[in-house]
Amino acid sequence: MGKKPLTRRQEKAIETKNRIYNAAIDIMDKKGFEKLTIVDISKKANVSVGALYHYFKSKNDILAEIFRKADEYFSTEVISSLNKASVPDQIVEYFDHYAKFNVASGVEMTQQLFNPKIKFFIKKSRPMLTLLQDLIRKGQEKKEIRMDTDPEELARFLFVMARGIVFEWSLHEGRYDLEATMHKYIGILVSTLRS
Amino acid sequence: MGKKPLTRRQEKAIETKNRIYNAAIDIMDKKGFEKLTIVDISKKANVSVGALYHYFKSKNDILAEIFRKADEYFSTEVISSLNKASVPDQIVEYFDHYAKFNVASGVEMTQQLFNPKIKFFIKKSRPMLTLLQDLIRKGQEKKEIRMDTDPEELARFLFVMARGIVFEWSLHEGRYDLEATMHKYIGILVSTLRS
Amino acid sequence: MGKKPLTRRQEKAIETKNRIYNAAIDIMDKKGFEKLTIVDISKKANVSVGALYHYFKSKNDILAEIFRKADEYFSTEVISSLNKASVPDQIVEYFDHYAKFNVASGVEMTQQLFNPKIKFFIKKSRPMLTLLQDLIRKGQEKKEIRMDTDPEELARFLFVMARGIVFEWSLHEGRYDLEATMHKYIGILVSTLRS
Amino acid sequence: MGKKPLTRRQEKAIETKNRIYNAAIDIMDKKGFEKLTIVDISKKANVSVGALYHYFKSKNDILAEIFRKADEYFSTEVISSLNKASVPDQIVEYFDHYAKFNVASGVEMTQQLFNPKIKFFIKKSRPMLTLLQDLIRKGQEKKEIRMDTDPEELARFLFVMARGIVFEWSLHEGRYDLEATMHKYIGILVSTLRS
DNA sequence: AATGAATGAGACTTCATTCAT
DNA sequence: AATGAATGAAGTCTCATTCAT
Repeated sequence: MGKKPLTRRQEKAIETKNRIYNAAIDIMDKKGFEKLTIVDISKKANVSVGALYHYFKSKNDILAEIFRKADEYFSTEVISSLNKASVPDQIVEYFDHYAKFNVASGVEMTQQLFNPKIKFFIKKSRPMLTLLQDLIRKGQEKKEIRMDTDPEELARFLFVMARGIVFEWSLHEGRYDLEATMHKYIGILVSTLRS
Repeated sequence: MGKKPLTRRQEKAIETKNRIYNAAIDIMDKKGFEKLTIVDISKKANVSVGALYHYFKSKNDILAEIFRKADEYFSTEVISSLNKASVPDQIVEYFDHYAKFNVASGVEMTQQLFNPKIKFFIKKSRPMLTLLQDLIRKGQEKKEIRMDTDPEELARFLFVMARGIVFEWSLHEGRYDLEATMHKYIGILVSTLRS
Repeated sequence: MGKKPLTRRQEKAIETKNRIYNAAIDIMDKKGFEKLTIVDISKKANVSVGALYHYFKSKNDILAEIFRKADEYFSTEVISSLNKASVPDQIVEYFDHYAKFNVASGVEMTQQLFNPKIKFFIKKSRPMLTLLQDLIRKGQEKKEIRMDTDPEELARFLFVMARGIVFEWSLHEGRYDLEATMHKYIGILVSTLRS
Repeated sequence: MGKKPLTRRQEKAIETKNRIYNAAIDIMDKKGFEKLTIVDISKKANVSVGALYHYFKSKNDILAEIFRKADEYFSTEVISSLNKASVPDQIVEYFDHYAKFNVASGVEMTQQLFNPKIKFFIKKSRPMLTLLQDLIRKGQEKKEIRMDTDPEELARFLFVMARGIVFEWSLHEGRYDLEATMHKYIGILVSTLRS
């Protein structure tokens, strides 16, 4: 789209920023949010502390980037892979993805989403929520979903439940199969919604 | 039962311990778990740091006490106040109490329960869970609840959902009516369970 | 000797003081000098902190008592049990007792004797040293010990060596047989001294 | 061998580390091991506490460095200066160095070596001990030392004695001539060993 | 663009000692 | 004579951030 090609220097800068980012992800996943320190990140990324502050203006800035990317990844991923015929089935499928995404993110990472400190970053659920609302609206139009509640509320209801399920799982340190549990519980919930 | 009355000194000691405890609650509620420090607690309680350690083995010990008391309060409160005739209605009532309890605890306090660092203390939900299981079992015996799932799993399911609801509420800083939302959502879920 | 019999109160006081003393010994032996705290001592002795300070005016006061008693015990013990015929053999025997005494005191207790902080208490070796000097003097009179060095210096020499041996042993946490090693090493040294 | 010259920054960093190290030595020497605190060290070195932890992992790490350097110094020093013809004389010479080394280190510093807390660091004597063993072995080969005991045991024996001598000296606050005493006492001991 | 030395406030915890009861 | 609640200074260590080079 007419973007100028990057100079070698710019490329290297981006690569450095990514290296920092990945190091942060890695540490957070392995040692948890509380243990995530600037010095550790820079060591792992093979970058000086100063350089790190060159790319991110604060520790929070790194975290924000992490959540932003995670969200982006999830949205694009799911949108392109709902295959089932009926909308209720697609909803279940949607949450299958949601579970899979959390498993892939790792328990530690997931736990962070339940950290009140992180609240700030949870604008994140917005696009995911919208997506689900659209799905429900379509289901109501096709008369596959009951119509006594509006899509916004139903979507929120489902999401709230899903988050409860994930929280429970993270509490148990991911020792059981989140995807199976999610599938089952959401299945029950969705059955309530059929018209 | 023949207990000796406390000396004035003993009374004062208990009062001091309570003062420390209340100071901790207060700070946690106002500034959140992460900001809860030993020095702040002792200042607020008007005691020396040493006194604090005289009464509590460690910072964690204070937290454990907080959660223990909260749990105790909730359990006794609820047990004595389920009035509805049918078990499904009692279950809804049970979660009405759960919502009310969280509202009473305050948003901040509630948020703390979703802090992964607190995981350790969430043995706490155990008695509450047991209580719910007993309720469901009774409902199955009375044929008011469907029998294709065992009480343990049903209880867990409901609890997971309730926690999701509370988390959502805490995320929104308690700006809407938790009790109403809880009542409605749990109502939907319980309707799934009737036989 | 005309001493008045103790009143029951005085007896109890002495017994309490001993209980404190024994508790201190016990803790020092099990957990080491650094871990010896006033609160622990009072707990173990079943006495209040205040009472402890009634009997001893400071923590150091307790320590001084410990070393004083140890010294007293050793002196009287050894004096009455040197049985060998020749003086060189008696010297070896003397250090057998010294070794046995240290073993009985426990490694931890023994290590304390090498703590610079304790220096103050090491007036303790005085009577033990005198005893040894007397022994050597007797040996020189009986022409069993060479006479080119005076008793004071010889005694000091032997004592220095013995202390080295004990230190080595305490360094190794008492994992080998101090009595055997002492016997052997002192034997070698004493052989140097025979005339 | 082609090492790059240090930048001014690197030089300054090394100087800072040395300043911390020297401050620690100094305090230890003047006030003793027990009084050696992190805050005092940083004040004396004119650096922040943080800087201290930038260069040393922990307080123990500083101590370890002190003992390591002392050991290193002693080993290299002695190795290159044993001039006597006969091995027994070289052994005496060896301990002359040992005495001189302790005198140079200062009484306080030396006392620390007898602190049980330091035990951990007394792997330190290892190379010194090995050196002595080699010496004795050579003496046995040359038939200058008696062969009824193995070098390891003889070396240990001598060392134990030497340590006793040093301890005695440190107890007396270095008020007499350690080098003379060591020379004399070790002389006596070595005479026992000649074949 | 990059380094990493340096800061320093602030966290938790320990413990000998005092003193009102 | 006895209690034990209360003190508070002192200790070690952590870590986000800054800035001279």
